[in-house]
Amino acid sequence: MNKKKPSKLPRSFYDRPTLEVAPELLGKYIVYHSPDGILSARIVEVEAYIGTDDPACHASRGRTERNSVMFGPPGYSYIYFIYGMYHCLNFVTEPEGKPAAVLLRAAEPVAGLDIMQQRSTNSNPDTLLNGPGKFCRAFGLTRSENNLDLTADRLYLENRQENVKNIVQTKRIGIRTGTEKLWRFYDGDSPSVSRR
DNA sequence: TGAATGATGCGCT
DNA sequence: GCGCATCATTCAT
Repeated sequence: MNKKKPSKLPRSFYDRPTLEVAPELLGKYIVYHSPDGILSARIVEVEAYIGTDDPACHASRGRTERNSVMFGPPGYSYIYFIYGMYHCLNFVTEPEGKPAAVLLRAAEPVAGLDIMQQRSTNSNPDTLLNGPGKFCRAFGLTRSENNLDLTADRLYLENRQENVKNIVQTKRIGIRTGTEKLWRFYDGDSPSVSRR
């Protein structure tokens, strides 16, 4: 055992201003111990949703049963169901009481590619995870995986340092309000970004 | 190559 | 009932 496994990102990583956390998530590896095997992917695109003043944030109209995880402590998964057929995965940020999260929009497959492909009609690794709905479908994440502790063993991010040379910051995608905020970050060198 | 659209279920007004 | 942090397909340019 001379090779050390990367440790998990600690809760303190998530317990910071969301706009600090979001760009640092690029290049990090997400690991999911799924029922079918271990899945891993390199994060290449995220969006920030921050607080009650952000009209695009689910928490902007107050706390409800659906968005309650965002009001809780940082370092938990927030997964919601949308458009009748898709799920989206977020990482809860900021201290308890301040609702905020980072949406995982796209990633590159690292481990468990065959398992991901079984859940999709698409076999191209570059476009298997290049969208929030596609990512959750390939990973098999649903509301059952909502509110998971990201410092536990089932779903977590690896604490490894990787420099992303070309971070692009743009407007968020797929929303009607709050579009003026430049809260989307992606790796400009990745082939798996959802949209340029 | 971009715009329009249907699929489809649920949370919230 | 309406609208939604989407995606794949269809149709127009």
